[in-house]
Amino acid sequence: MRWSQYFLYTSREVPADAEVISHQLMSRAGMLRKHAAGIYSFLPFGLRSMSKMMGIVRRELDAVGCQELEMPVVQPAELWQESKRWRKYGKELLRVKDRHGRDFCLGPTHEEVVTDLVRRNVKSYRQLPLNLYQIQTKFRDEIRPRFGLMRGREFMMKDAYSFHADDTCMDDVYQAMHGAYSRIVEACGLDYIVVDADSGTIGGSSSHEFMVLADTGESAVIRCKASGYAANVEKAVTKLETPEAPASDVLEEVATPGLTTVEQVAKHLGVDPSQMVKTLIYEHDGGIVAVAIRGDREVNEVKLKNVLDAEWLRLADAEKVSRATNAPVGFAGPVGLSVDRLIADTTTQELKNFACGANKVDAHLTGVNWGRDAEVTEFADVLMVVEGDADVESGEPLETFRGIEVGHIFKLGTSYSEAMNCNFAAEEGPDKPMIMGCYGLGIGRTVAAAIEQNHDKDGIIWPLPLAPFQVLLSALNPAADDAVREVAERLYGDLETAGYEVLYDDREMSPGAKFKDADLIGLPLRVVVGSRSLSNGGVEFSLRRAPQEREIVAVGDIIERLGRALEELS
RNA sequence: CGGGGCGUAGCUCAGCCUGGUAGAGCGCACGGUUCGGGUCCGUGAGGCCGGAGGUUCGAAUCCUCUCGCCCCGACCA
Repeated sequence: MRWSQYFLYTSREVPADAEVISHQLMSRAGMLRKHAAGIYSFLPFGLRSMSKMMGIVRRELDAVGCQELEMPVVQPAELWQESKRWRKYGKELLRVKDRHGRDFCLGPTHEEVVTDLVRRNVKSYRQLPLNLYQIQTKFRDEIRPRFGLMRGREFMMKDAYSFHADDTCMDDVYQAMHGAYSRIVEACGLDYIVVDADSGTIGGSSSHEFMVLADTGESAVIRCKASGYAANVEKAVTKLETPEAPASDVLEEVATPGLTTVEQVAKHLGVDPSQMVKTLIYEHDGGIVAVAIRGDREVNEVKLKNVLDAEWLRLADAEKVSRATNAPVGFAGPVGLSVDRLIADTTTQELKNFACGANKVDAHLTGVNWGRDAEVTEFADVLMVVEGDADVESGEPLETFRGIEVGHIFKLGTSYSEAMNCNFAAEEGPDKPMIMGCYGLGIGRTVAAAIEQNHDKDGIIWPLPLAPFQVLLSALNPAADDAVREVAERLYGDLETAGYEVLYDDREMSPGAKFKDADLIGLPLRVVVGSRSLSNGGVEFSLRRAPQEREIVAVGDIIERLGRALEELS
């Protein structure tokens, strides 16, 4: 491709709305343009790396037996009503009506459609397993799109869905997909970890996220080096030491005028916050619920939502709190509450003689004990794990990292197949619902993550597999220097003929500007033709990742030299 | 949706406080100059100052309302 004719316009200015480095560089390097919040065009240069990414995905998925298909972006409401997600998915599902007033949505994911496809044609265990995937634009009306491609509303995703006759088969395919995902992420040259994850609105029993480590990542990841345990913070577990119990087991009310925070009350009572139980009042689609948790700890609302099997969850407003506790916000406690359920975190189960709010203004209780003083509906793990907590297995302190979630795989079980009657004739006995798995991977997000991990102050440093072109051929002052122009033109033809992906910078610009652009767009291999290089006996060759190490290579040897460099980079 | 911020040339921004002929740099076009790390000089095109109301002799500037965008939180590939 001749740059002088190419739709590739770089910029030295950082767009005002680009916060993260990948977004800044992709914008400056002319890969994409924004049209609205979370909605982008991919320009030719950017699309090339997306295509590379898609190629890697296809290669690895096809290798583990997946079959590609293409499902509709616009999906009928009926399917979503059948799975009950028309109601459950919430506002993220962009709903539209056609001219007849029929309801449709823009597909954020395709469990319903693929299940509908499979149930029509697959009737027997003999036809299973099956693993279908597509690479397609998804639309999710995110509350807050941000960080360029990291969280778009319209975005390119690879989504795969597997169907099985039994759990063993499900597990095998899950492992195969785990392997394929690992190879994909590795092929992109990314530093990543796989973590236990919450399965969110997609549902299901087990799931793992592929996290690319990056400070700009939106997800917090917990990891233990010793045991190899790794989990999304939403899912992470720990084991806490139970603090020593205060001596008195007498239930007493203590005046705490004006003291509403745990720290204030603990200080006043002369106990540690960990010896207190704080009580938070939540409301959700199933009613009002109180959550008791150790005073020094925070509630993990994702865990809580799962325990409650809630569609939505939020802290109750002041009015609901005072109705539940008969007191203003700040004095809630587990004793004598009027709520639908009282969930206590498991780390409070062993607490004895603890202190807590009295459900009365300016008062707290001491010497409180479960059973005698308060009935808990259920003890459950709703604890937010923090850095330094002990790993359950090794006891070593857990570390936290920031990560970009580029892929997420789920064991779905039979929730969709049951809701949508996707059954098969088993080898023996009655028909059964198929067991399903699903596997998502963000194409644009992975490309963005690759840039987050591979850049320097001058621009992108493309990992070879994702590079829009392999080689940048740059002619310095081609209009003024006939020899330069002739060599560069001939070389461009030769490289194309030899099968290299070449971007030929034949623009009439000053050499300095060309070098700046070359660094910015970050193609792995660079060949510079200039009067100086020619007088030194050839053209100049260098790698983007090591810009200082330039070699002069005879024109006749450059193809061989490029071939060797490609070998080394692969 | 809650909290914060911003909308002025294609891009990055000044001007607004204190109302009075709409600016700079980059980019673009043309001419010259330079030619291995964003050369330099000159000329030029390019604006409904996000939109709508209001105050005023007069509004980019003050007031009200709207729309859009960005950041922090709840959602997720």
